[in-house]
Amino acid sequence: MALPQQFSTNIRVLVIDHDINLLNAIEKVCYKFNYKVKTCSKVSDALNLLLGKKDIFDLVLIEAKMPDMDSYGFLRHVTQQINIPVIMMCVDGSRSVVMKAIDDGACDYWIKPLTESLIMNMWQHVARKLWKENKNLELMSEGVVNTSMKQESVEKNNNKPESSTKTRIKWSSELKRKFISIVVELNVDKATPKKILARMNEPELTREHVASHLQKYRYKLKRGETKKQKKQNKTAEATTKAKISNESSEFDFQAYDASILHVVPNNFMPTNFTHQPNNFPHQPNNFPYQPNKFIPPEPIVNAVPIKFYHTDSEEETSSSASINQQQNCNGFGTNSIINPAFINTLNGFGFVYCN
DNA sequence: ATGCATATCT
DNA sequence: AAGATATGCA
Repeated sequence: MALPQQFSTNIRVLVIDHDINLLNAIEKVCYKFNYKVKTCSKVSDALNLLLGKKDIFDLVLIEAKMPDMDSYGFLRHVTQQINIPVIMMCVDGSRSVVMKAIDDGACDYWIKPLTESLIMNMWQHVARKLWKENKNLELMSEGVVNTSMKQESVEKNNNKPESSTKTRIKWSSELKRKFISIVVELNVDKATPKKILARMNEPELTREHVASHLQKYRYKLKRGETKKQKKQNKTAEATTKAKISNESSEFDFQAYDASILHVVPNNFMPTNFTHQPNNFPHQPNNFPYQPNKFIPPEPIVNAVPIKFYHTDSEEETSSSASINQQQNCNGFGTNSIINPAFINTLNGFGFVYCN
């Protein structure tokens, strides 16, 4: 029932946002908590990373409104096909938008401006996923003994000389990657076999091949959604039941899953960190990651609220000339800059950025 | 050309 | 037996 002993909070995070400044800010905070980070300003870049080597990221963080690709399509794909928890973030925190994100599989939704504690605690999503998987394993092993003796098949069984079969095509991970990136780019509903085939640029492939594969792909998506719906119905049912009977139910927790994640006592942090992902790609030169040295995050208690100024986006880069709105704020991520007069007071309170 | 159902293969 | 892929048809 517990988390695996080797669980590490040094998670590997992929962050996607068009705002370079925000990317930098998040990156810094991640370093502070010994998270491994890779940032992308384009969804397509992120997709390529995810479809490359497997098991590279534990968590994905993406801005809801990206210029180059539909974030929600990306969200659905990553959640259902790649099975990595995704957090969506946006200034728009309206109910419908948040709900859509959650409905599409987001494990959380962050309303900008962000706070450091959000990032500090995001490892919980990875932990929760692991916990669920462990639970499933336990349930399975409790059943039939023989089923647990499953052999882990390595993907390197390429010894087959496919000589005779001329029509049947093998969808290698390479091909799948290509296919998926195109479909996501095109939007699943708009993707059509012909279009996909054209972009695939694979002479071996026929339109029928692609059509068949597309059908399977959509089927899987659909199946994932119905599962999700059932789950939701169950939780809703249970919640109302609990309300009626005035009893607290385990489903209460699930129903508010996304909203209660941020409150965690620091002493809950796991103490074993044997997990050492050495194969992390694209490390920046100044990557400060130290696998054996874990620095527990500190609660933000000494943070002093600072004055925050919003500016027009066009003039954002020209220092603080165009201040048109002022408000108290202690977060980042809203294309804001800080009046230089206040920077000195920050004193190592490093999660705010300015131009 | 598509999408769906289902046959066929592994 | 189940999942992947091909084929038939509206």
